[in-house]
Amino acid sequence: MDEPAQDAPDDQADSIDRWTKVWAERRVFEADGLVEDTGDDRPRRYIVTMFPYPSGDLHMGHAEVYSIGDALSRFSRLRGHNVLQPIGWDSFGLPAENAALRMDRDPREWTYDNIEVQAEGFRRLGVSFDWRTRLHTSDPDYYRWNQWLFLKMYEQGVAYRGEATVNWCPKDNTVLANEQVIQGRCERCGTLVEGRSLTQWFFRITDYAQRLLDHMDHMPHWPDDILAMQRNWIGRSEGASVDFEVEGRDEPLTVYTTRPDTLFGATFMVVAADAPIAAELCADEQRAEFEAYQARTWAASDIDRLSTERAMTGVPLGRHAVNPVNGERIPMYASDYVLAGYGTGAIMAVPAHDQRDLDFARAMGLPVRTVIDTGEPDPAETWVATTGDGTMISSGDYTGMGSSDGNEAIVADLDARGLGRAAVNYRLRDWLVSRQRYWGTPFPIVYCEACGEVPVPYEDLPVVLPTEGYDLRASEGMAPLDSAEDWWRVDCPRCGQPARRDTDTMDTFVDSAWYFLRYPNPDYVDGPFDPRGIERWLPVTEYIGGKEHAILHLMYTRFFTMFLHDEGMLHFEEPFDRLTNQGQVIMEGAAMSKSLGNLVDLQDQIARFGPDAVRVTMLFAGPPEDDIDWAHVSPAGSVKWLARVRRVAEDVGAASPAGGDGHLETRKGVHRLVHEITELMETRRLNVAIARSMELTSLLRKAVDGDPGPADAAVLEGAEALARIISCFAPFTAEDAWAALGREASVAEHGWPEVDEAMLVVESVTCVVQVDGKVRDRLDVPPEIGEDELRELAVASAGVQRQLDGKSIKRVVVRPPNLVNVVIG
RNA sequence: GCGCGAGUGGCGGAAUUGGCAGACGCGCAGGCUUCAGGUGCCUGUGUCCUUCGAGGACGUGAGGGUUCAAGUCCCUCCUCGCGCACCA
Repeated sequence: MDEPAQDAPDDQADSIDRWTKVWAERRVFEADGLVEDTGDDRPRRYIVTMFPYPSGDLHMGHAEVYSIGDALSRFSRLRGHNVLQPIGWDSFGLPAENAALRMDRDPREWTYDNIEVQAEGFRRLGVSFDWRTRLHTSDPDYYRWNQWLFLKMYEQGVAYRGEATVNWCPKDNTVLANEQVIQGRCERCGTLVEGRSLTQWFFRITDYAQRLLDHMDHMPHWPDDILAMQRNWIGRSEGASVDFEVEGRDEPLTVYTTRPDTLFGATFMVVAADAPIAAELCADEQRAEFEAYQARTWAASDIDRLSTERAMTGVPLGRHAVNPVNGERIPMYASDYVLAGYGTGAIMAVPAHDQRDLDFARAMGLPVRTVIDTGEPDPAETWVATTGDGTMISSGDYTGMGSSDGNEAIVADLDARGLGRAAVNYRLRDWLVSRQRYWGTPFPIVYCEACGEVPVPYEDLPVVLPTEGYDLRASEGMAPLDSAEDWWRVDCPRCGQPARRDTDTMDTFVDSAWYFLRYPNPDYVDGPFDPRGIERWLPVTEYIGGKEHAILHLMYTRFFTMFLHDEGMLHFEEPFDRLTNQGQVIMEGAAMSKSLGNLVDLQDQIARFGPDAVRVTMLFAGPPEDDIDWAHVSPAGSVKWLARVRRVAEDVGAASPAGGDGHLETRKGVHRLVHEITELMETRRLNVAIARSMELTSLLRKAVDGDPGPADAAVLEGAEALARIISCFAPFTAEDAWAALGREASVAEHGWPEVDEAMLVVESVTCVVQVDGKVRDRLDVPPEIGEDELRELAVASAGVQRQLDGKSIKRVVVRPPNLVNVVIG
């Protein structure tokens, strides 16, 4: 009975092999009816954890997120739901190419080797995936549907080709989406990003901006911070478009402003130096100066952008515009402080009421005219712009109006004259999907001299990546596929003349924008996803993953879902009912990294403590969304608890069980805890659920060692309940315990413990007796005690009498049966 | 600068319809078991006072307020974290 703890690594390995085999043989974790109706009427739950990128073996972060997803899946399954927990790999991407270059290997070898390593890692972690869903985005059978979806978007005008200044990473030799530029640097390699003009494929996500925004008002199960980040990213603002006539140009120049009330203070205009309009507007005598400035902007804009206190620079364009409200001629400038990609790439500058404009005016010696009285000192004297609302001054007929009335009046008048209109603007820009990489989905487009841009016919998909004849070391400005001449040289699908394939590949965020739709039938050949699977499982019940995908990935999935809904392919417009963001696993307050030398190796942790203890440690450390500092938690403590669970099960299993309901107090304790744990699991407070499971373990230990001893029906019931419960967190230990209790595998097939409501009834509760809000006594009272009776008992209690000391009672607040507060004042 | 979130023992964290602050665990201290222990078990552990009583004071970032009662609600402020950052 007093066997030492059996938690040596050898036993863990045995346990892992034994149970993973049993689970696979018995198909314990396969959902019932992936696409067919099998008559299973259990409610269905589709619990998806963001699929991994196969960068190597699984790391601590994977262990955390899959521990959470698996706990929720296993709990849901035990509660009688038909659960689908899928797995796949996000297996296209740049690291495979970098690794391939480094090791002189084929990127697919590196990728698929890593996938096998990770799959084995998941098996050893005991994650309850339904492996029939397994997909890899780098399989032609998967990415052909990227191409198919691209063609659908192309037909709808949602995919289009456009010339644009793009973010160019000179080290990775590729274009980056805005979202992949962090502080002016490449997200992957940290190199400073340059501007460059290329023709690229875009998805028109901006058409969906308002819808993306509107839906968020009705997404209660998404975290607030994620919603806020997405709103911020979409960046909606309300204002007006105002047309400025430009001398010597037929077309007026339209600017966007959120402050039409400041129009009388516009003393000059500025266009983005890197916008095409700047070059067009530039007068001949200014051209040399302008082009020098433009070149500087091109090369250095992002470096400068990083410095906070940088001098304002710009060049005059040698041209004037006319202010539509007062007919005033104002000079035009080009500067890098105006962004080409936002609004129209041109602004009206109101130096008095915008700090950037004021700084520019000061640098260029331009006039400052104050037109809003905010009660603050005059910007023309302080060089501090007054940016708030106020009363309009020096503004013609509008003088005396408040900012908001003035806004409306000016916009209405401009509108009537055809010179302006109310407008909404978004910060969100179209999604640039072209990448000059090899390891991605080829665009199904062919360029023909006669026919131009020609889509590859659906029946010719997939356009498969060449496996040879390409050079990853593409020279500057060339995509790797440009080197695969045998591959890109094709006949035009329309006219049959020699033509050339698009040699770019798709952003890998395209792959992950819809993968969760394909899981129910990853082998489906009649479309990107099986409508029967969609009908049965989608939308996703719960989506779990890191906050680093708060904007990009989640916005793209939402956009794809809306597009597919509009195409009549989906019956819903939002992909994920509930979103959970887990925190990071950190070390001594810092993110783990090779350079800091604080990397904790998952395999090493598993070898030392076992997969269950690692999982329990992750979940017990705190709420799922909090970061876990591995230096502050104790896997050894988890090992200890799991050994206690195992010993209790062994001790109970070794005793011959007695009949009947068993020891009443034990039974009540068990049912009270099971009841609590059930609620905690349902509200996802996994760390507290584990705390209560530890209490249940202690309760059983005491019962086994004292009254009523191990051979009691209530103790057996409790031990079985404990095994079922911990199968959510520590599946291997749970199976060992279940087996020790003499039960048939698998514990995961035996459901969640039932709670007998009768066991939750208590015959006495502790009533807190306060005097002036301070606890002075405690009374054991029947739960149904009446107010008057409780008041009397409380006032008569020793604690109250001691405080009373001759003073009179002002008032008694009675909240039966939990609390009495005697106010003596 | 704008937006979001958080401040509770030596540590991770419980307690969110206002009602016993510190559950559970780590760490630490003492004891028992053991040939031994980086094992197991038991006990204690917010701070301070104490006449050691089943006593008392204080205590959830700071200050104020509402209330019989505030970690929880309201106001002001401080600190930290995260996100976006020339968005006109």
